[in-house]
Amino acid sequence: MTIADIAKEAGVSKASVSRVLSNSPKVRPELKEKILQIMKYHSFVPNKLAQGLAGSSRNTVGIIIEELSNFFFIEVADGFDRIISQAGYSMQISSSKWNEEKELELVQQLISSRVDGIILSPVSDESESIRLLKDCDIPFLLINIIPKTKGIAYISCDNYAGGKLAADYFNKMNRPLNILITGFPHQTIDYRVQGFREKFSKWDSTIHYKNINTFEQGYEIASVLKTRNNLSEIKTALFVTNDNVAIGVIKKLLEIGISIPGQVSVMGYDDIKLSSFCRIPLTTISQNIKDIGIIAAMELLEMIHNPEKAKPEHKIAPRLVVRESAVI
Amino acid sequence: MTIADIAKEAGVSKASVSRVLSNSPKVRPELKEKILQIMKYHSFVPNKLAQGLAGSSRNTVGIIIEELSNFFFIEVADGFDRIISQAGYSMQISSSKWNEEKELELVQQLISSRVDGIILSPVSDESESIRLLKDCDIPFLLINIIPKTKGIAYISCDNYAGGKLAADYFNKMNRPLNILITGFPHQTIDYRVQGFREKFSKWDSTIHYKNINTFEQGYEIASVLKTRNNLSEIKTALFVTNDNVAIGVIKKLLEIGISIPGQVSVMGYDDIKLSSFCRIPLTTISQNIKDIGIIAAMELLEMIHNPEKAKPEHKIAPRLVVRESAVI
DNA sequence: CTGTTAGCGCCTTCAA
DNA sequence: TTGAAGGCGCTAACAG
Repeated sequence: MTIADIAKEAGVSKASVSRVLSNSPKVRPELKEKILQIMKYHSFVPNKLAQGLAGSSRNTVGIIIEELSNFFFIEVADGFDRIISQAGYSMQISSSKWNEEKELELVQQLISSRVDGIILSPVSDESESIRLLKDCDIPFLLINIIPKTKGIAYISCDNYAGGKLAADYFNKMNRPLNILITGFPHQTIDYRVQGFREKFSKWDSTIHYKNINTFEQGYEIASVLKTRNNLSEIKTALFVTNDNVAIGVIKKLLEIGISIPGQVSVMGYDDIKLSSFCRIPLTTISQNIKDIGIIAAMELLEMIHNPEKAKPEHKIAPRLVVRESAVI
Repeated sequence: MTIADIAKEAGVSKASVSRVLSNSPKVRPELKEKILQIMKYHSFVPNKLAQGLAGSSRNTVGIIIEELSNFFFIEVADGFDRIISQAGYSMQISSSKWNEEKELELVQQLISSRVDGIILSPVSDESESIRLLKDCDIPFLLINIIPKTKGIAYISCDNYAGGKLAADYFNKMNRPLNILITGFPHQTIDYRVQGFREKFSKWDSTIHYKNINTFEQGYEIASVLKTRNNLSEIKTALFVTNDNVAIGVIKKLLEIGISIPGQVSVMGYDDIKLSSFCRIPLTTISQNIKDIGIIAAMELLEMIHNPEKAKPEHKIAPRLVVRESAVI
């Protein structure tokens, strides 16, 4: 069933049908009514592909995140969706799974699907997908990263400052053993570590575990930590640069009888919702996640409606949130 | 940049270019190589809309869930994505926000975008969107619901049995005050309540709060409960038919000084990952969430490749999981 | 206000 | 193996 069919049935031309689809004012009300009737009768749905191909807006924006099962991204997406759908757009999410090729593929897909805008949380601060995005003229905005090249819209936490915030706190806690746990190599992590390193007085003796990416991996590393670093004997402070992982670590630590924050104190990063109501509420560096989604949505809408404006750049200040998992 | 452009540059016809795009064997290897080179040089990406319009598969499936910020759906989607992307498909998620009109709109969008398959977690067990789906010939599968009409593929927990499981446990706990908290009107909830009612000996005196849908609303209702039902004096058992909400309730209850499970015991439903590592690990009815996503993915793939087969119907048995929030 | 005519970018017979 | 031509369903001028 196409507009041709319903045009024939209404005894008019395809153009008129197309006009009522796009809600054009120049079509006689009664005719419009009749066409609407017929469309409803057949429960006709216009083909989005054809509409898109023929040049009209699809009223759709795409968002690519790095993983689904990380509450950080979900919260961002949720805040984003709230705004964007109020504005009459629909959003489609997909996940790159921290894989640059997959990311590129998804970006290509969105571009070639002619979405009206794209939000990308990139694996790297400089990549083929970002280059592609720059070359096509679809409005896009990067989140959770500061791009290498200039003139690209982004919104990111000031992770360098966040790392320093954490270091200050570690200096005050002043524990004999200090451990840093980081995840996938990513710009956000690099900055956090850099800020932390510069400000933390015991950096030289700090032990660093890398590539702990997921909640599950956090859960697993905890027992390794215990035996390898003798956690049950030495008072320790843990900086886990991602709440999701931190919560996994804490879970296991509790299960194997390590007290928190007494024996081991844990600081996270992100301040996902969960952090406030998990087993041991998490002391963490907050980056106002919901705001990121909301700001991203507003800026993207602005860019869609007003493509010539300068690309917005947001660097959001982090904030220390002290809860139970690490106290002074 | 279109296939016409690159055809011209290669000195061949569009047809040949199209053939290399679809990896057709009948194109001279060296020619193919040359075309590939040129495509790569211009980082050419074929237009998905046009491809779809012209009839080829998009290798995309859509999944519509009811809300983003509910871990249940995210876990399902994550399991689903894992399988589907291994099979070379990409997935796009969107959220109906418990709104039937929005759901219909999203379904129409997916249909008219010619996706290869659709997963829908419907707001209602009988709706315009389901009807639409039946009428078009795109493979689809419903999750988290048992459709009213027959011949529709679905995968759902046996919520009736789940409700009875909860009731058994409540009978054993035998508390003087019993409260039931449910969310949006939804078939899953109806069945859970029905099973619970039939088996619970104190159903008649059970107090029922409805329309508590989100984590936040659970958090808010908790203080109401305390004052209105005198929670701090009377030993109470709470059946919250959704873990997400239960966790919100527990959070607030703890904050206002109610001990769990001593004073108030709480039973949830779903067994989202979070339930095992939240403040007070949740006693709940488990429905093997990840499996739902995985089975859904496998069945959908099967339906895509083999459309004539009978529609699969999965009713997953629930399981009681006793943790700390409610003990006997 | 309404119909006609071209495309949008790609795939797919059908001939060559 | 390759090319030419038509069409997928819709929109967008351009005439009337």
